[in-house]
Amino acid sequence: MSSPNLPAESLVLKVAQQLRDMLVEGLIAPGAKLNERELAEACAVSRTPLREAVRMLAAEGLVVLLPNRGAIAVSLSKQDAAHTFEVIAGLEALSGELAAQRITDSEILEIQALNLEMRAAFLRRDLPSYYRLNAQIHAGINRAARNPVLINTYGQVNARLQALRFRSNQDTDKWREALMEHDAMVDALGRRDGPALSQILTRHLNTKRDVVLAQLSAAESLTASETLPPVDTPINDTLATQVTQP
Amino acid sequence: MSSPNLPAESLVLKVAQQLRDMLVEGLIAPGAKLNERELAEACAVSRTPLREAVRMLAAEGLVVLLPNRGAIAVSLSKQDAAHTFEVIAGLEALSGELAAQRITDSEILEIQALNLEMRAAFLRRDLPSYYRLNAQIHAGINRAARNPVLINTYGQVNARLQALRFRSNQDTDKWREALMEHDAMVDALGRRDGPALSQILTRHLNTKRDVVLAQLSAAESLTASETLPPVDTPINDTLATQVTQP
DNA sequence: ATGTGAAATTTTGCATACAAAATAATGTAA
DNA sequence: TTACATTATTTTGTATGCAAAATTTCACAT
Repeated sequence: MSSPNLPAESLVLKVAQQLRDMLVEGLIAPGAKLNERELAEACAVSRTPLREAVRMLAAEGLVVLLPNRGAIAVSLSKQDAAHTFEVIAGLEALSGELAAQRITDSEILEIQALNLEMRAAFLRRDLPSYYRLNAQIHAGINRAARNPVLINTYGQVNARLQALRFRSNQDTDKWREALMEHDAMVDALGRRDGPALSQILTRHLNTKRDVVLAQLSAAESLTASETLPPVDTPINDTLATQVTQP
Repeated sequence: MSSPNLPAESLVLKVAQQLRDMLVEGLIAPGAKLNERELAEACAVSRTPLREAVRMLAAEGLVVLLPNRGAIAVSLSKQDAAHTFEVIAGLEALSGELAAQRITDSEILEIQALNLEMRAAFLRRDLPSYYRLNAQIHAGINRAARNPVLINTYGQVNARLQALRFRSNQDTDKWREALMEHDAMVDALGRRDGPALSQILTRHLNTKRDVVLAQLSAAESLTASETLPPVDTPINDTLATQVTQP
């Protein structure tokens, strides 16, 4: 028997991972309320481990606890998103700096290959593949930084951004810009030029931030015009922007 | 009555803060087991909220969950500490970059004042004041970065380092070096020179890292010689790293 | 209709109860 | 004594129960 028994995994951790997936995949929408009974049933556990999992996600910043009112999925305001991108940019800059010093030749080749695949996905306008490959490239750089603490911190902060689900078609010019930045990235990595890579990553994240903020603005004005009167937002500005259907 | 009723605060959050303090203050030593019944009693709550609090601290990386065996206070290996310092350095570099752009004149004056106070504490060899002022200076820079996400992330990562309790007397030369770095920091901040400040902060954190790692080595060889046979270290090297990951 | 307020329902928060696992204790054989 | 097996105790993990708070429902008055 090759795969022995992985029931060693705590139930709470499994539930936490399930919820994390739901949040990041958008299955639980930003701002949506987390009903304990419902979720416990959905995860086939009692409320106790579910609550513990929710508390963990709260510590990770994926949900917000409302005293005596349970938890809601985090919903970043534009400002929150901007702040988060700033931190991500800093972490990626560090990642680039370190990766340039520590990456192996074969890892460089792998990332170069991924970059070409991503370019192909762009030509086909294959958005899912593009996003997947993009994530793989950044993960590859992070991995090459050889710093598990950095990877964890990055993962935690990035998860909040992922929960925004900003995967609509982007402006083609911006997209092209991103591709050029990726080329520059891979190039700097190939030369093991840490400062250059760091700088490109920061610029790249700024581009991404602009795209996402623009999309948030677009989405915001959309929902505002076609659904509800201006003064409405159920949850306060800084906490939750959209409370849509789960 | 100025502070009427803050019982709105969830019990879990209060307990979490208590535990956090205990861990950071060293009241619970690194690697020590967290006994649920004991702690619940100490905090005067039942096991349920206590467990939820412990799960939150696990997500923060302050404790490590051992399946079916409860939780232990995180105990960073030297490698873990080095990795953590790398991340802190990156976050402070970002903080410096942003603070230089956004800090107000009065905030600069305040930090300059704190720096002088710290120098005074050094002359008096007043270690507690020195540490307090040092922390205040860094907190001031972080605050001036005007990024709550950065502050939270920094706080979370830094808490793990604080739990190391590396507050013994340091080497006087290294100390002097740190002071000079602080002067350079305040100077760069006064000129609002982001890149310079960023660079100084990185160097400063590297210095700090070296000091702490040296102390860890010293402590390690000490305990090794005066207590137990070589193969002992309470918590394994690789284990102490964070567990939860998206 | 629209707003208001009281009762009913749901949901959360905390405590307790019980089963499974781990740890400690005890006894027995080498 | 030491090693090992077996039992007892503790500790953890999960489920359930119950009170307080929040939400919804609904009757009623405007």
